[in-house]
Formats: sequence, structure tokens, C-alpha cells
Amino acid sequence: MGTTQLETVPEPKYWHLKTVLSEALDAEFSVGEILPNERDLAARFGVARATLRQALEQLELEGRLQRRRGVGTTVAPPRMGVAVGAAEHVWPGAVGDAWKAADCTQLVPPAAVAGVLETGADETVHTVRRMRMTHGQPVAAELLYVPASSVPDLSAIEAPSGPARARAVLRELQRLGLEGQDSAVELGSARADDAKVLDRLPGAPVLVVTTRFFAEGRTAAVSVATYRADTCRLTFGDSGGVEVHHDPERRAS
Amino acid sequence: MGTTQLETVPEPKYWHLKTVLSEALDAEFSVGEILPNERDLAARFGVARATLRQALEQLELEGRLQRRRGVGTTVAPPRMGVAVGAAEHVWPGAVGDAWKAADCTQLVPPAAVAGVLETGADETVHTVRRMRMTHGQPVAAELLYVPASSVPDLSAIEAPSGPARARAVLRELQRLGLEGQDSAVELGSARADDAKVLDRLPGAPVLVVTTRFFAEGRTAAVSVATYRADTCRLTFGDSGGVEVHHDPERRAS
DNA sequence: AAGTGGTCTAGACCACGCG
DNA sequence: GCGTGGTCTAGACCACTTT
Repeated sequence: MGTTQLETVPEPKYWHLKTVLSEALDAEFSVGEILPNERDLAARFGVARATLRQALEQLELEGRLQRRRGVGTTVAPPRMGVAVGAAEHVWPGAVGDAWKAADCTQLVPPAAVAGVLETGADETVHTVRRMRMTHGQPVAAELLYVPASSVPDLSAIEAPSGPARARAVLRELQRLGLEGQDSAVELGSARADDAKVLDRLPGAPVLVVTTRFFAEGRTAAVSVATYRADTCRLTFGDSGGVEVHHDPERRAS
Repeated sequence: MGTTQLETVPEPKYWHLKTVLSEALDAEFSVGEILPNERDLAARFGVARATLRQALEQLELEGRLQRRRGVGTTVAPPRMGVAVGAAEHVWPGAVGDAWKAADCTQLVPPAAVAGVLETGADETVHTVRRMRMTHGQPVAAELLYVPASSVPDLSAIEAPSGPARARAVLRELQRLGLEGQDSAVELGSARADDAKVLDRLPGAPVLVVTTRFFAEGRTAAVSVATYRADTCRLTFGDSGGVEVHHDPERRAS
């Protein structure tokens, strides 16, 4: 009869909403602009606030929006490309890298890290905490695990912890011949301490980059870096990365 | 008085719940085991189902759980390492790669891709659709954009579309000298078509890998590959990747 | 104090996979 | 048909930032 139902799949409301909002962002908003608040937006689209929030969450996940409690929802700038794997490998702390050493302690690494470093179950390693800034914003928090055997000449004169110690460990690392490195990227959620540094709420989506540094025929150090997934595009390879990012679903022939 | 409130921050319920569940997964469950259903779990912990779901979502994001509608929630195996950036660069479709060419059409690429390829606004390019399987599971869906100028000798005899055409395009690509490549990784959400191939719901979190291939002094092809973020750990670099993955928050001194 | 996003509840119905 | 996870609602209160 009068049923003109061609699409047998009822698209979820939040999905449709996300598409509508996405197009509105492209057409009617500019970077940094603040959107109406969630209650108003929900009313305007005739949905419950929870549904509206589901759409906003997706857009935030895709780096289109930025939400801050007590402030509002703003249109996010395009993600910034962050180089994480240069063609020439260098030790952390080499001159010119974008990291800032914050602290250093001695502690027993997580089991997974200990396995890679082939340290004993209760063996402590130097653990350097660093932070990476880009365009004035924190984009990554890192823990660099360095076994004592990789920095044998580390002076006992330095303080056993603190920023000075961190720089000393990095300095000693440069003396080893770096034979190679490899990295892995996976999705994770920010731990409470990393979230604080990254200015996000705990549980925020992050890209976890685990890097092994090889020297003297073994794994001489391991880095676990946590990048903000909403603002970062990680680049690897010969040059500075690719300018391609999100785009509307237009894929007509 | 009797107020022993040292922690002024009331941890959200779902966050605490996630921690409890995470520890339970480590201690009492093995890979593949199915959890009680959401209604029972919520009742057991004395929270609303929505709150319980918020905790499960996080655990799924971290690759600890797998949820399937109509089936249930199961304990996920550790993420598999998937090599995406080998030390020696090779063209897509080289012998031995893990991809399966599925289809090929001619279409106008998204604006961002067109910009990198330096094609005209309405210029069509060969678009190869491929799928990557690992351990019997689909892990990635890819669109490879190849301008006509990169495959000048492509025979007009072949069908204008379909798997045979896809293979023909890849075969012609091998003839160019590959001068280099670079990649970028960012978080995204699965489009409807990719979600179908990846056996996930639309909007599922994915890692989008954009790769530029250089030949003859220009960008000769661009690949946009969509990896399942829940099951994959992308590896770059000299060797096969790192065995480090999630671990409990234990970080005592 | 006012306004924002973040958390939480207790329901309801729907889409899907399986026996 | 039944049980599962997925979607949606209409509220409430909380934590945070700004005024």
C-alpha cells in the first residue's frame, strides 16, 4: 500500500544526529566557536539529552568538537600532526626533540615492560617522566624505562630523583650507540595521572605508543607514550606526515 | 571531628566499577569466557544498567572485552600486532602482503585525498577496495586511490570494475619505482560500509592509517586504511613490534 | 549564583543471534 | 520465542568554571 519504505534499516537517532551536526559544523561554524548548550541542542532536535550527548561524544572522538565542563562545547581545530617515528632514529632527549623531562624515579616497571627489558621480577629501573608540548598545548605524557645496565656510568652524585636526575639519565643514554627502534600504536584510555597532565578527564581516549630502543644487541630502553587521541594525528615515515584528515562521507561516483 | 576524608575527589561509580571488573577479568576469567548479562551484572553491583554499560564500554575500548548483540559479552584475547610500516617500503599488492583485493571503481576522491594527489576537483581516480585478514578475522578495510597518471599502461581490455580490475591496477603499480612512503595514524569511527566489513557496528572506534606513496617525484597513490581499534595494535619499525600491552595500574615504588 | 558539561537512575522498546 | 546487547527517554543531582 502506501508504505514507501525503501530503507529497511532504521538509522539510530544519534547517528543521524551526528551527521546533521557534522554538516552544520562544516557549513555554519568556525573553529573555536561555542555551540549552544546540550539542553538547548537536545530540545532543538527533539531528543533526550542523553541521545544528543551520544552524538557529541562521537564528534569529540573524531576530533571535531572539544567539550569542557563548566565552559561549554567548542568547535575543535584540525588535528595537529605529531611526528613519532622519524626516518633516522634518535635517543629520547636528543637536542631538538619536543619533550620536556619532568621527573625521574626508581621503580619496578609493569610486568609487560619488565619482560621486554628482561629485568628481574623485582628489579627497579630508572623511570623518566616526560611531557610533550605542541603549540602551547600538552599532547603527550611519557614514561621512559631505562635499566641501570643501560646507563652504567650514571653519576651517584646527582640527586636520586627529580628533573635533574631525569636529564642525567637521558644524557647518559646518548652515549650508547642506537642500533634501531620500533614502535606500536594502540588505543587506550587515560589513567588518572596522565589525564591530569593532558588536561582531560580520566578515561579519555588516548593513543598509546610503545617504543623499544635497541643498543648493544638488546633492548636498552622502553618508552610508553600516551597521546591525546582527540587532538593528535601521529605521523611516521620519511617526511612530515599527511595532510589528509576527516572528510564528509561523500563518496559518489 | 570524625570526618576522615582524605580523598576529596569522589571517584565516579563507573570508573571504580571498571577497575573492579578489570581486576576480576585478570583473576577469575579466561579468554573467550562469557560474562553474566548486563542486567544481572548491574544488579549485582547495585547500579543502573547505563552505569554498568559505561564501564563495559571503557573495557571494550581498551580491548579487554568484546560485546556482540544477541550473543553476549566475552573476554577478548590480547590485541594482535599488525605490521603497517615495514622498514623496506613496498607497493600495496606486492607478493606476500596480507591484503585481499575486493573491488575497484572509478570515482572522485574526497577533497582531502584529491588535494594530496593534486588531481582536479572533479577528476576521477582508480579506487581499489581491499580487506585485510589476520587469524581468520577481518582487521582492516582500505581504500587505495590511484590516479590514472600513475598507471598509464593499464589495459582497457580489463573490465572497468570488479576484483579483476583491482588486481590489474595493483599489478601496474608495481612497475613504478617506489621512492618512499609515510603514514599517519589517528582515531576515527567506522563508517557504515567499513563497519560492515569489520563486523562491527557503525561508529565503532577505529585507527585510521593514511599512507602516501611516492614515485617519480610526486605522490603516486594514497591509501586510507581503517583498522579495528579494539583488536589491533599497529606496529611500525625495524622488527615485528612490541609485546607490551595493557597492564594493571600497579606502579608502586 | 548561574550556567555548563559529567554522572546516574529506572524504566521502555528495538535489533539481532540462536535454539 | 527468548535472551542478548543497543537505543532512547525524562528526569535528578554533582563538579566545575565563570561572573
